[in-house]
Amino acid sequence: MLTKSEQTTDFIIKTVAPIFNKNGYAATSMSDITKATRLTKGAIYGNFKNKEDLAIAAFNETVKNVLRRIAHHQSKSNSPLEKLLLITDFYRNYYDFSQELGGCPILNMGVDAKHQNPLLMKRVKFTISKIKGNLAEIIVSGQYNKEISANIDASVYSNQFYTMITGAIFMSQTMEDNSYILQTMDQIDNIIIRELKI
Amino acid sequence: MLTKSEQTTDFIIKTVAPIFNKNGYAATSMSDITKATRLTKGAIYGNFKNKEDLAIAAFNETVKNVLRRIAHHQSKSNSPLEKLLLITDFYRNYYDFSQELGGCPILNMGVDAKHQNPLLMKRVKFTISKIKGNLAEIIVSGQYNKEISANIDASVYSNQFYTMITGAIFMSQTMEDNSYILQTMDQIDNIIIRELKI
DNA sequence: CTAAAAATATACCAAACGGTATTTTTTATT
DNA sequence: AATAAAAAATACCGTTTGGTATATTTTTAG
Repeated sequence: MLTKSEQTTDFIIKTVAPIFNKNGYAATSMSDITKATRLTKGAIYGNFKNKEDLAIAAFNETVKNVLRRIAHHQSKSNSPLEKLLLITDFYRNYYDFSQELGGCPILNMGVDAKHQNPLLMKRVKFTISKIKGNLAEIIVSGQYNKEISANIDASVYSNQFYTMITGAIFMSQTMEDNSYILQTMDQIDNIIIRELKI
Repeated sequence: MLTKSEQTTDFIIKTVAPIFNKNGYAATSMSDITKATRLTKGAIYGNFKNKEDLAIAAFNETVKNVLRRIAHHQSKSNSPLEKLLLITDFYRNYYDFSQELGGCPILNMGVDAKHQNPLLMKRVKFTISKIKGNLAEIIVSGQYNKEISANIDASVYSNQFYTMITGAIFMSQTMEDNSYILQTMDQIDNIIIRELKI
């Protein structure tokens, strides 16, 4: 059972996360936060040390959300090769999904925190490394399973895939056009089938 | 000959452009601007209607800079196929080049202006369309020249290329590692040679 | 060289900023 | 139900925000 304080803390994070994600750190004011939560500064500062602390908690929450969904999606198969295709499949729905979060948190925070917030920047880098690591792990286990060619460099391909994914997210988010993501996922699928698959 | 006012206006824009690009719109204050230019608010507001106006001028300046460099680089050949390779070549030096500007203006402003500044967002979209259009134009003229396969869809490939380029820029900028760009440019070169070239 | 015009500096504005000390309300424990 | 503890509301702080009216300086034109 959660204490009242823990409930409030959680409520604030969940309420504020899409606002920080949409507007960025500097463009989100404490009054935006009190307005959205219908709480007063006293309540906010009773649960968080300062604005930065809250922004970090909000970013972590949104990222956790994304990572959980990716993990869930790829868990639908035990085959590494199929897992890779399930990941591109996940991103085919990412445009709508990420809009509910206020955009892609990694893209948004990667740009927003640069030159501004070293702590948040560190979290972004860590998250990217984690996602890339996950991709590389799947490829390696596919090689172990004899589903994926032993010749290919898992790190090179996971870099390549995530770079393409991020580019597609940026383009779709910026141009407000899902087709960039769809097209890129098709392209990645082609690479998986033609270059990775044995 | 430029009037004093025109000189000052130009000086302000050039001084302020990398600051806006680095920090984003909200995180750049008028006092940042007066400090950097060593001018007073009177001088700034004598030359620009408001902060937004100045930010737009700054963005346009930085973009003009980028577009000029791309145009210059691809002008080194008359062959459309070679022009495409010259563009990937341009981006191989983009990491260092864009750092002088305070990062990639299209990436930065695309994320920063979203949900915040419709006018700037419009400029970002327009710029992306322009660059994509330029790519598509080169492909089409390559098809006309019988250098590039008539079967391929210029629009699809220019979208694909620019999506990959932007992803690489984001990754390199965020992870502070030029290799994402280098690897992606190699990959695009491969596509050009294997899929476009006759 | 002078006067008008243009450009810049100064001084100021109300509003909003992030943050805190204190009071009031709510919650949990006996 | 009474009380202590925790949480939230209120009222306030100094500073900074974007922006403006006015004074001063600099430039331009005659």
